[in-house]
Amino acid sequence: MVRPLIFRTFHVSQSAPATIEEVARLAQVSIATVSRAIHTPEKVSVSTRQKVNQAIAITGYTTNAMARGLRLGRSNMILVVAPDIGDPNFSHILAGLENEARAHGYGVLIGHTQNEPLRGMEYLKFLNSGQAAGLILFTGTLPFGHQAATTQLPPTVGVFEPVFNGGIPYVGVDDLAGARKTVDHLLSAGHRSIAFIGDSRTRLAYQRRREGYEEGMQAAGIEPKRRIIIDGDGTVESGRAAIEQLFMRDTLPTAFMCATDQTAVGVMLGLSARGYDVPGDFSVTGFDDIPQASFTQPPLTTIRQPRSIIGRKAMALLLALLGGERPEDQEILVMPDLVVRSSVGGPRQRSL
Amino acid sequence: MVRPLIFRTFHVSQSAPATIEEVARLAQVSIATVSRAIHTPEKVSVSTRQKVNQAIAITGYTTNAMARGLRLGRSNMILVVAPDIGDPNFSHILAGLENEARAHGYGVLIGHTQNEPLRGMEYLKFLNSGQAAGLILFTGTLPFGHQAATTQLPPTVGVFEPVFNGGIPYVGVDDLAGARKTVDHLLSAGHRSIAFIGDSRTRLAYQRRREGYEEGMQAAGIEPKRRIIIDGDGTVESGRAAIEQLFMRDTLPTAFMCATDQTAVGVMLGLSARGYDVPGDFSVTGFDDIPQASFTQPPLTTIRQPRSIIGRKAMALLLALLGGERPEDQEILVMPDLVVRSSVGGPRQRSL
DNA sequence: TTGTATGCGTTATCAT
DNA sequence: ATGATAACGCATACAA
Repeated sequence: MVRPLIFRTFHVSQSAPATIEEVARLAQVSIATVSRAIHTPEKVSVSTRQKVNQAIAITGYTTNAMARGLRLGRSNMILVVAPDIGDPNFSHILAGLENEARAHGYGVLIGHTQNEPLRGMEYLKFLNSGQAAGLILFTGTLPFGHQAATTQLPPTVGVFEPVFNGGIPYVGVDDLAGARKTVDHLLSAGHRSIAFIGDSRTRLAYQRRREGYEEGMQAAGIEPKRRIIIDGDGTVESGRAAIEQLFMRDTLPTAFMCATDQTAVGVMLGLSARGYDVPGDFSVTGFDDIPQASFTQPPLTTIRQPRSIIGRKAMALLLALLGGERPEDQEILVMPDLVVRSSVGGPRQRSL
Repeated sequence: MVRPLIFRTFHVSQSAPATIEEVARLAQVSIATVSRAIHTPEKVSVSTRQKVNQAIAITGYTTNAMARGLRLGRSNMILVVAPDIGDPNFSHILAGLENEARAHGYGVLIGHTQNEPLRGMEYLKFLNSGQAAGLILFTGTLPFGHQAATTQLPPTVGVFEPVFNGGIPYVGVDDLAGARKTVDHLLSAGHRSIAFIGDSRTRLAYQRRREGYEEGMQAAGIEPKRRIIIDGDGTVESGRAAIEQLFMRDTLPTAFMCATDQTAVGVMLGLSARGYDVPGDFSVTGFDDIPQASFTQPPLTTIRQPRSIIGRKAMALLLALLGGERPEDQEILVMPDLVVRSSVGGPRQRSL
């Protein structure tokens, strides 16, 4: 059966959206009363309130956000800046941010910089033009180049990754504690020679994970010289490269503790390319629990980021800042859980 | 060691952003002249233009977008609505959209609905409040529930996936042609029994891919009853489920042509769980070329979505619509390429 | 409880 | 080439 399509009728001139004035006329009150009926209904008599609501329903009136913003001197939008919105962690964080924002009448705007300073500058202009009331930074470094120091930023909070050099309040996971859980897990599986893959001079989060690794090794009484630390930038490729680098050495670890899941994927790829089995020959752990982590071969043991909670709390903090509050904590750290899958086994003695 | 945090100094009153008036005062001209110097510099004498530019530089003036929008009766923001911004295709499409928009002075706003009609309604309100001049839909179905029929939508274009029932202009890949390329590739590898995984009654894009499959099978002279078509929703899980379903039957195909890469991942997972080798025992193809496709075991042969081009063209179309143009083409289809990796081999006779 | 009037920062029209 | 000014839609101080 062919169903008839419903076509929207196109008026040659789009009927302009209703203004507060039309509502007022229809309800036979002044525009001031309409405005009050919307924002402070308790200041309006029940009968007029009803008239106004009816008129609003009929006209389909919605407050013009630009006029409102202009009058109030602020917008109801929050800008979220991320270098790469394709980041597998991003979408759930964003969901948390959005939910919290929406609950308080704010909208969320997303900007992605692709790590290009020029892009960052555009968003800085955007902020300065008053179109956003606050800023969420999903990036370890300020994306605005030098300008940031000069310009007044609106209330800002970092999320997921501490902002490297900005003194900006931050909501994220307790990286150190998470890393500690991981290394302890590896240790208790019997590993003594564990490499940390993915330290970084520019990513504070990775540094903290590395610190957790060192703390755990220390506590297990493993001397510093038996620790292996390889740099990386959190990508799959960096994990693969780390394997290449490590296999040039004489002594290999029995386990690879990676700064991120993506790095772990790279490590497993590199291992598999050399014919090794995980966890038979080597154990591997990640950090973040990205969606892919449960689909890898074998599924990855990792630390789960409580993403939506982080998003929620970050937005709550920003909203508090916006409300003039001055929260005492500069960092809100959420405790993460270890999710054990099957990429960790006991250490195995190998002849290479 | 406890490191001292660096605190930004907070001025009690943030210095308000400069207005056009301050610029005018500094440049010793009227605000009208400043506005002209910015928007129609050719109408201003060279000397005053210089004075104005200097004043702008000193004050750090940026046009207040809300005031401008109010005056002009339109905003310079485009709303992009997607059900899931975690979609691996989304970020590059978005980059294309953004680049094109930015080049024309527009900003991009992202809304994600998570498939909840309530969320869609929020964005509808947002549109009605005049905060966005146009709309890009990254979704196969109108996300606004019934309201969409009632309300006036701003100029709108669908991207990546045709909008199912809306008569909305669309920019995307030529799904049928892409599918045809895939099935022809499989055919020329010797396969005759090919299953199509991931047809859908509600996703137009998948239907078109299925049509391409049928067209190719037809052209190869393979009778309809030898075709196998399994429904799906494009997810990893649906691919896995399809395998379970197919292995209940007596006759198995030698190749699985999947409607999406994610489906293909699920299929390969299912196959591998049953101990089969790809492409030794079965061949598998995908569609989209998501980042993960080159990391699967084996790397996936698939159709590459020219994502940023699609984004660019979609935004260009929307901008044209905004400019009052009425383009003749309701669909702009971009031709995709087959990227051959190693998930396809010759058909193998098996005893189950 | 309700109405009048002002101004938010811009752009565009109309003078000059 | 430049300036004065009205209007965009709204929220609120002040009057009534």
